Amino acid sequence: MEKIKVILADDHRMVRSSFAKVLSEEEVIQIVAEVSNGFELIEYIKDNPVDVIILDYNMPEMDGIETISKLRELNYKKAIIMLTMHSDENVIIGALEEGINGFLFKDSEIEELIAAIKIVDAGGEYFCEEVKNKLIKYHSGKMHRRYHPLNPQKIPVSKREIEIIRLIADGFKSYEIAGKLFISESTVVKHRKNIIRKLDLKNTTEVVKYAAERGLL
Amino acid sequence: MEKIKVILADDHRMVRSSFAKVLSEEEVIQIVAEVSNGFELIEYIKDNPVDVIILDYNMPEMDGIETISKLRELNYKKAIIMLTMHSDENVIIGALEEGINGFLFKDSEIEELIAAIKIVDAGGEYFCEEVKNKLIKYHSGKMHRRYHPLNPQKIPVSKREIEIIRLIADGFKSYEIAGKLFISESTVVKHRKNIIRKLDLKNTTEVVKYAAERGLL
DNA sequence: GACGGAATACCCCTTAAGGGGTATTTTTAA
DNA sequence: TTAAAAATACCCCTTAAGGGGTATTCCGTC
Repeated sequence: MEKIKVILADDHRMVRSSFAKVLSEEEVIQIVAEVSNGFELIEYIKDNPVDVIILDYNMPEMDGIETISKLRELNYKKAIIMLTMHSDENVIIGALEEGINGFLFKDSEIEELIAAIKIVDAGGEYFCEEVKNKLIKYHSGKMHRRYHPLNPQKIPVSKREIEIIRLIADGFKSYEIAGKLFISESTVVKHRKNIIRKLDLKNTTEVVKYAAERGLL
Repeated sequence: MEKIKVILADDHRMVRSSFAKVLSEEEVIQIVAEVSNGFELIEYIKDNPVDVIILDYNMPEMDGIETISKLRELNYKKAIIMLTMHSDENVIIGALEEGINGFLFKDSEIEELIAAIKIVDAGGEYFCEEVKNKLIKYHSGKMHRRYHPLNPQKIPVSKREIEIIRLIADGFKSYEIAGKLFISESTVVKHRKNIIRKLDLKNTTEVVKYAAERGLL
């Protein structure tokens, strides 16, 4: 029976080797290499077949996400598991967006990691509960956190003005927007000025940033 | 012992009343009302105390998310659970952003719903596994879907250009940016043009939108 | 060592954007 | 019902933005 070839990437030698030792005890897993950073990892997998990469997020120079990005850029198709100490939602989302296949925290049971290795090797995905809960947390109440910063107050722009803002963000000029909305150019120009004045901003580029931050686009 | 006052909002009478019946069998739960849409729901909770709202997403006129939005706007603080047939990631994210406290699918076990009601009533949150998995799916490989539409290619702007984009998004004029970066105005003007050309966009407002969408700001 | 991209800097030109008004009609909220 | 806010439309004016060039220096890659 073919063993699952696993490579470990972690900048702490002790962590790396102890993981390697424990995982090696598992019948179906074979640790083919241990590396301390993303560069070494990429060098290794260029020349040697590997089934599953286990990657720490915290690595010097090239972090875990950059490494995944680089690997996917090189059209690397095999499974990658992120195994990290503690990390915020942005790391999880970053890793997901780069196409990670599994994500676990180092304080999980080793059995969970072994299960995850088997699952991702078989083409599946594995994310621990804590990761899933952090994603929920990331999305929770985002709208209201953004919309009502301190005291609940609405964005002081009208519906029509939001419509105009969206078209401005799409790069349309005033006369183009006028054509789309069947109003005169001078009305659109007036709207632009009102929006800038109401939001107390400097110009429409800042308006677009403001709108993007509040999910208006 | 005080029972948990639950209101059901679902546009299908049969679904509504059968849920009500099953939930009523539970000792700690009391169904105080059944409504068929968001308007009725809001009218009811204005005058009557309720602990937990159970809301269907699919409702005529005002859907589930709009209803939550309206409730939160009215500063409604009690727990809301979304209970829906099948829904895509956008509904889940929309509900989360509006501050939902629980999300389950109608094909779950009734015991899970009862557990969820108790949890959210106690100030907690409950999301079924399928919801969590959909969130993972939502974020998976997004980067590569967006950034590498067909053939892998990075965002074709340099570090300096990103710096310029950020300052543009803050509403600064070319000569102001020049002052900040200790370069000439004409260089900044050149950068602006290069950015627009490279990204194949119409103007800087669209650049700001592009940048905001990709988290460059 | 040659090439290309990045960053720097300037020229020409046209036009959109924005600051300041005023005024009408429609819609919405008190 | 009455007043405020929104949406419509135009005037004046100045200046920033953007399209088109050209050119130098520096730096990393092949």
